[in-house]
Amino acid sequence: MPGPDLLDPVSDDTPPPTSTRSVPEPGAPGTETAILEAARDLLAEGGIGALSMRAVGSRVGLSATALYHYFDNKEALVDRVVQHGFQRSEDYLRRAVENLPRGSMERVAALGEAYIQFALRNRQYFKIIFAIRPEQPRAIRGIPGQGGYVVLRESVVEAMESGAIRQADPDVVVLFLWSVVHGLVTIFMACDPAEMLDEVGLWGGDCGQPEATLALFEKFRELIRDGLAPDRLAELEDAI
Amino acid sequence: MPGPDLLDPVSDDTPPPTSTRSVPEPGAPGTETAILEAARDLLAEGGIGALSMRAVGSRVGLSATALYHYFDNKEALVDRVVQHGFQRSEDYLRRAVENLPRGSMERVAALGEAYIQFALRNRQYFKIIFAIRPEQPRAIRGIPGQGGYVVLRESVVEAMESGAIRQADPDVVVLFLWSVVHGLVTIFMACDPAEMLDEVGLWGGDCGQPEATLALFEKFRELIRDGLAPDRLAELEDAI
DNA sequence: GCGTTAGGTTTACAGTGTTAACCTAACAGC
DNA sequence: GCTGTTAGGTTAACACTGTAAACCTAACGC
Repeated sequence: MPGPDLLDPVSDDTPPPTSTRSVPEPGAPGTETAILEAARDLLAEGGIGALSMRAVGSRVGLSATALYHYFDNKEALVDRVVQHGFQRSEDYLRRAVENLPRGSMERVAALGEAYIQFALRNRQYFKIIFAIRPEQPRAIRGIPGQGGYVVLRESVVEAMESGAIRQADPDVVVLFLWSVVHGLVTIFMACDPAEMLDEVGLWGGDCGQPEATLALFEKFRELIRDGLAPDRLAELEDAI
Repeated sequence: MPGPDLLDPVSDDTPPPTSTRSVPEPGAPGTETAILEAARDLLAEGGIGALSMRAVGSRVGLSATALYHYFDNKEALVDRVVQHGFQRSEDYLRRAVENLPRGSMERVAALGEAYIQFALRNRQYFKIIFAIRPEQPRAIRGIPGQGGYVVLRESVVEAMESGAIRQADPDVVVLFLWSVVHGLVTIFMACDPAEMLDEVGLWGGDCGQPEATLALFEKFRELIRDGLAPDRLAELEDAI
């Protein structure tokens, strides 16, 4: 848990101590966004459990039922918060690679690392985005930019064109890479990583969870690049 | 959503219509397991939202507060259900590969496929196992067998020994493979796969989500085996 | 002036997990 | 045999939750 990160333009889990907002006059134009911001802050501060209609209302200076004039129900409000989280993650990824050469494998890898970092630094956002919904899964379409999908896809296509990664269906590759980093992060959010990593030998005493997760991802990069098949290329070169 | 699957020894989401269990006499020896079974059934039938203390109590013929004589709180009860889910998933994986040759890549791949199938067929179990917890992540240690981890690890080690997959830290490889399938499944549980897969071209009209997810995994297998790096081996052979 | 509407309020309902107080039958010790 | 003690129950109650219903009020169009 390092101090304030200068490289991190968007950091949510410990937001600045937001003074209790309030919408003074009835029908003020910014009421809806004030509600959304209050919900956002409550989420970041206390997690999903802290996001209740009454809490949001009281923080914004309204009764809980007044919120129903702006949102159909709690789910609709949460959906908007999630939508914001998607946008935020997309921004995060975009900034993480803006100075990296297009078409490089390095850029693709940096996106993976940024995804992990976003998830670990904005845990509450990440959790609510991928929270288990009671019924239907959340629809992605309609979300502006569809999160980091397009960002990653762009970099993958460029890397294919430049020959940095092999020719394949870009969407399959994107989903593959997304699965790897998403799976890594969600596994470690569900199960105590210390317990797993001291077996792996990566949990060297006093290194925190973010470091360990990133270190593991570093090891994954090799596998992603070269695959699991035996290294026949090295064999062939040795034979020559 | 195919009919009853003969190959599927454990299927949870649509359990047989369980008659309302009850623990007749006070202090009956099976009360605790009756509670756990009731909780299990409620979870499978109606998801996490259906699992309330009062519902469990009434199904088992007790008041909600009586459950507190067997479990400290709801979380403790859920933990036991989760523990059972872990065991169940381990059994599922074990059976899925019991007839497959040890040391083969095929066996490792079958474990991935089985993981996906378990998740899709036992959605409620899978969801509650990896549900976002408010505070600390769930500890894995103490769970007998630690889920499928040891099963997969065993197969990976054997595949390394037989030369089917390259030499590497087995725990890193296991976490990598686990991440891939776990990420794939959780992404598709959170986001509507139809929306993503019609872009990918895998969502061909009337094929269901399980089929599409497995089809995508099939495509992943290639990447897992050969990696993303350009196929220099083919180049080399072509050059010769 | 009057109806309509947006944006509020308070009240209330049906849930939730959980605690406190109480009851009851079984068992151990003297 | 009487007396704790304890395990396993009960009901009532508390503090929450999302949300619906009824009501109020100021602004606006006609």
